[in-house]
Amino acid sequence: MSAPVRVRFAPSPTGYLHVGGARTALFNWLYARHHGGKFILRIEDTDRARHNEAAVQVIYDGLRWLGLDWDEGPQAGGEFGPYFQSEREAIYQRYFDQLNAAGHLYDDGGAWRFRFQREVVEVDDLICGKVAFDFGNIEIMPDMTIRRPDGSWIFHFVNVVDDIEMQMTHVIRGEDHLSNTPKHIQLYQALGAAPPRFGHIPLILNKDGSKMSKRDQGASITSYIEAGYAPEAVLNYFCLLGWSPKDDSEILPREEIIARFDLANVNRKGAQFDLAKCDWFNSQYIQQMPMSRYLELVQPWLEKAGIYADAAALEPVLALEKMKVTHLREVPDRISFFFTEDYAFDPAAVEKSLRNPGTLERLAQLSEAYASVTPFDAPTIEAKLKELATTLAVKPAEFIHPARVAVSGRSVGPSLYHMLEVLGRDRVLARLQRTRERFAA
RNA sequence: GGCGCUAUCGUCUAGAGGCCUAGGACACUGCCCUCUCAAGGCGGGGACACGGGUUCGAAUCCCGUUAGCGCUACCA
Repeated sequence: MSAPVRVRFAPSPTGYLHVGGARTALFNWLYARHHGGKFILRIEDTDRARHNEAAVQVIYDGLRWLGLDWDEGPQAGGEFGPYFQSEREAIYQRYFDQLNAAGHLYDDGGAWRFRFQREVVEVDDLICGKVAFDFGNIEIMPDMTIRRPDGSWIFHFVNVVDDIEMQMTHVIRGEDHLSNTPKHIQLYQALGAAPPRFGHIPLILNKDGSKMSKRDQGASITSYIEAGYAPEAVLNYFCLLGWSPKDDSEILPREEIIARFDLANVNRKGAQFDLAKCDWFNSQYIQQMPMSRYLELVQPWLEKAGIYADAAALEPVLALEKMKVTHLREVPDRISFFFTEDYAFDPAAVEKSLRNPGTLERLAQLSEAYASVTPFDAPTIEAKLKELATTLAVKPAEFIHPARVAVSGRSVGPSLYHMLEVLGRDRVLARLQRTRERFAA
């Protein structure tokens, strides 16, 4: 029986969480959850200049938003801490001394270099397979600096030391580290430690195949939060970048992804990022999620827009447009006219539907018919409108379009009859009345 | 330059020698449904980078070329 799985996500606090990083965290998390192991968060802030609370907070926020909970790390504790590299100085010094005592290091103008064994090192990667690297030529594989003249540490060294100290069993990281791996393996060997298993996952590229940079759309996890994505949708989309369940399913619940995830079916090819497909996942998730979850996700957006209403008032309104929403941030604008009598009239809609001769008369006729219709529900309202149209020998559209603009101020919106039902008779009649007065001149 | 990884529709992918006249999804597009906008339904166009092998047979195996990406830091 092999040791329980221990994997980690080890970001540098740069002030934002990149999709590539988030996807690396996700695959590590999935691997841990699938195997019942531990997922550890370690902050690689050796460069103290870049360390600051806000930058670290962005990482916490991004991971939590995606639902990637860590078993050990900052704010979670654990027996292998501290989990900030900036607080592990004594440990690094100890390993440095060990390496130095064994003759693996030499001083090179104040910087300390690790002397490689001049041999072939094979990496047996869980995703890429066996890859051999030849350290035979010192000219093309120079020894590696692990400590700067000012005493600060180089990534390769502290990364390996921490992985040893924290007893990582697997290192799942971006493919950009594949070429670094043989160097790390040499470090493990010099330190007398057994290397973990490695798995290098393909990189996430831009829409045009170039490397995704900070500025690119969709590059930062914060941008998903701010654009109104549902985390479950984004998580699902990210999983499918480089991993496939191997059948045609795409919308996969988190639990099923955990159950089916395996490094063996992670691709080796870099995946280009397609925000349009991410949008599709989002709209699918919104469409299918229960109203309670939808309400929860939409609430912050409503508050931001100054729309306050209790769930009982909100739910029927939200239900009208739920299947049309792509980004949660659209919601307030779609439903704002339900919560104020001072809704704005779209000039183009007014021009198109309220200015025609006889239109206001139609609204009056509709008001009269609706004053007594019972019950005031969609089917009955619809039947009544059609009956009225038939009686007056005009097309239903002669009522429908003006009525839509009259009660909502716009030409685009929910199904008219359902919208009227949710608005309720009193508000409908009042809105029709006011619209007639307003546009009477 | 050296070393490494990769190479199926525009994109994400299925495909582990015959099931492939290459399947699904997004995007695009035609039609249907329809009170608007969506959603949904039914269609359409669209790919095995190229060249050599191996084999009765290759998208699938091998070699080469080309292209993309990564590493080659006293960045992480």
